[in-house]
Amino acid sequence: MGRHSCCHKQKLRKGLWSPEEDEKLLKHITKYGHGCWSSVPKLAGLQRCGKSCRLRWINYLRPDLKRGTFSQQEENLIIELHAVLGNRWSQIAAQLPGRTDNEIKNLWNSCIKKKLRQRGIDPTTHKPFSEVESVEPNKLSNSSDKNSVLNAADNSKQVASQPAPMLVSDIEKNSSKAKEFFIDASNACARSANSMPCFSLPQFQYNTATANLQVSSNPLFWPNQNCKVFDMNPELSCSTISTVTPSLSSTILLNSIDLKSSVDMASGCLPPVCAGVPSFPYMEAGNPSSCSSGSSSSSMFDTGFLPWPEMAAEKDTQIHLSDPEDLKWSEYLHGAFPVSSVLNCQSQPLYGTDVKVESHFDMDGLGLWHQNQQPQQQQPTDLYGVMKR
DNA sequence: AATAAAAACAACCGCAGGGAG
DNA sequence: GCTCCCTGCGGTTGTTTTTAT
Repeated sequence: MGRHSCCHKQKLRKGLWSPEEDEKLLKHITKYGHGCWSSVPKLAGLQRCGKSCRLRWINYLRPDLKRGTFSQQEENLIIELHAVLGNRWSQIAAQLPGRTDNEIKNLWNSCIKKKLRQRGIDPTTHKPFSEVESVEPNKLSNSSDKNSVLNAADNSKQVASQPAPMLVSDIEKNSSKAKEFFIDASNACARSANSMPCFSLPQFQYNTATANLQVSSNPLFWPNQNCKVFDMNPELSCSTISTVTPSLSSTILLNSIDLKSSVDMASGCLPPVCAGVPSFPYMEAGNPSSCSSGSSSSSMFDTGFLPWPEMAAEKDTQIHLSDPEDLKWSEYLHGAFPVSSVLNCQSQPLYGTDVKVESHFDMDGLGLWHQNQQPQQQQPTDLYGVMKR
């Protein structure tokens, strides 16, 4: 401590930005780009430090920011990614187009954390509190955590019949290499420009004989803000895919994983297995069929594995973009193609609490198209199992 | 309508890492 | 190898808005 901030040293303005300052910064960067941030305030005529300008641009002025409340899919994705990446907000943000790390961090700290706690899930470990407590009973030091546990205990009475969700951390806890691999892969992906964000909902076949998860059809897209679409040829062998993708078993990220080889690659830690079928994080609670596996090859959708059961319901009407390049990045930037639209099949939650209703179907084309693909739209529910208002 | 509490949002701060000299 | 500068990240705090009483 004892160190002055740059703003203090230079007697620069601090605090909230005025519209005039915003305008100056916006004009300057639009015209010249930011170049060296430290020189931006001077050139733009601002009494701010470069750091402050950078932050303002990234978090507020950037034209490609999405703004507005987070969709349920975005929240789900954040939780999934957090389970794998931890507090690496920038990397989580990289998977959410138009969202900033700051925004996601705020959402996590102010909202998601609380929801998880109310549901009896430790937001740090993504495990049920009962499990965390038994391992580390002294960790809950502050009163809010203790209250959370108490609340969670109440809530748990209501959902006692539901098994605890399987968690990414269960599978990944010893897979630091896998995490690193994922990070590298996603970073590499992010470097690829001129692309559009998209997700697809490929079908999976899990072969219990070979312990391989296989893609039965459809191109696969790796989700990333700047990512060139991973247009994976269905004929591409899963083992090939696994060299590109990490050992992730997240519902999103498992898209193209050869489970066996990727697990081997990571650390040799095998995912939990339920009656021959590996359990995936946040699998639908209370669905006994998800643990039954009579045949040697069963669709994950059939078993109700994925946390977004609508995917299962729609397994034959998956999003299929015959030519993803038809949708321009610029259209996305102008709000025409928010990723949540693609994902906006109403998700059924893993946990369960009220959330705000939000519609991201502000586009005419794909949104309507996608709606048409969902003839039996269900009442939306969130990750936490409560119907949206 | 006034006030307090909670939630959401915005910004700051310190540190770490990388590149240049 | 050292120092300086710049950038980016994550934790934290401050401010504003919303909700409850």
